[in-house]
Amino acid sequence: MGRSPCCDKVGVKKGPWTPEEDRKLVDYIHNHGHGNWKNLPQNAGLNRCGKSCRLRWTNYLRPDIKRGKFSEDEERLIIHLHSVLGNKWSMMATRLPGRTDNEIKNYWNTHLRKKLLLMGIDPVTHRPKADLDLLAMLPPLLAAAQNLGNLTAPLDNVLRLQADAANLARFQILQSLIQLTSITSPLDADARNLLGSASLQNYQFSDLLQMNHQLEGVMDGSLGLPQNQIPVTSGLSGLRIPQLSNSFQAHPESSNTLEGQEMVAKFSDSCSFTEHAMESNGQSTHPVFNSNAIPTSHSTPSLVSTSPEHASADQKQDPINSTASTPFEDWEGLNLDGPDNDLSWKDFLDQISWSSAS
DNA sequence: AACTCCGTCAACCGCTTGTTG
DNA sequence: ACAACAAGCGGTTGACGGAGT
Repeated sequence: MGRSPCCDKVGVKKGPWTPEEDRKLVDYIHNHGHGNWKNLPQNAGLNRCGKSCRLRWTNYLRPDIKRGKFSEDEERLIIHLHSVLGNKWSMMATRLPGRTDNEIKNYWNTHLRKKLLLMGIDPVTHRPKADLDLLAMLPPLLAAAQNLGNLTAPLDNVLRLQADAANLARFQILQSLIQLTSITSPLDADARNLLGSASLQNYQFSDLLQMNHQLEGVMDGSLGLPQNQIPVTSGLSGLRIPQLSNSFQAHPESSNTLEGQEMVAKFSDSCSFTEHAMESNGQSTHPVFNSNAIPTSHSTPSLVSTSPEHASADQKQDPINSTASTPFEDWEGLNLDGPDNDLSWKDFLDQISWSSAS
């Protein structure tokens, strides 16, 4: 260490490259190859340091560089690669022909990171942000939503707002319930670490269920309208979150305990949207816990495979080419869609991600 | 028209890694 | 084993242009 920088020479030009400089660099490399970058500027007649020349060539002048807007496939691939590799831009660039590490890095920081944030996904962990501190705001929000009915705003607008707000809140609660239940097993220290939210411990299952019931009030009763008359005006309003008893990803160990079984059964019973879907499937509205149907995952699935340090054993074997290679695949696996849904789970994710974020 | 704010992206900086003598 | 060097890498900066006021 302690090596002096290569560009400390006084009088070496910095800043944007001129077309003339570009031409000199391209001509030289075409004729001689770049060879030793340190000697290149002198040989090519450029008043630049070798490092600057190398960067200009690799990030801009190289003939195989694909410029222009990133395609949706490229976006998805970058998100997946980032979930697996983290900020290894150069490794990501090897998977995206024609794209440079610098370009991918910039695109991530200026577009994709924000997109994920807008979707409520933590761009570092690639997990949904179960912001339980926000849940603390739900009771006053619910009260405010109910008070909306007293305002003079057009009824239809009020209903839309209430429906959207309630569905959004319900989604948040569902997510939190899944996480809460998933860490009930004392064996699952990993899940606790992954969740890493101190405030989570402060929330009781019953608190969340109570909030869901309150939401039902907003959805169904606050304005004296049956639920099927609440206007469905947006993607969120159309969302149902059914079929939890079949697809709810409880922990295998906890499912073998009375506590685990009771919790899942209680959860299913308590959620009206669960009953809604089960009826449509011809199943009992009071589900019997079926240990044969216990799914496998034991924490809230990540929208893409997890960060390197969180990767599963399978993913560690071949994380980049893992079959769980598309964003949302794990969540899609939850099969939260029901046959009578206005909007499928996948549609919902697509809608809030690729359209609203852009 | 003038100014400010903000997003984008090329380029730079400094650290790490790999190679060579 | 060590030092010196080149190349690679990722975080950050700053110029630029467009949008908003």
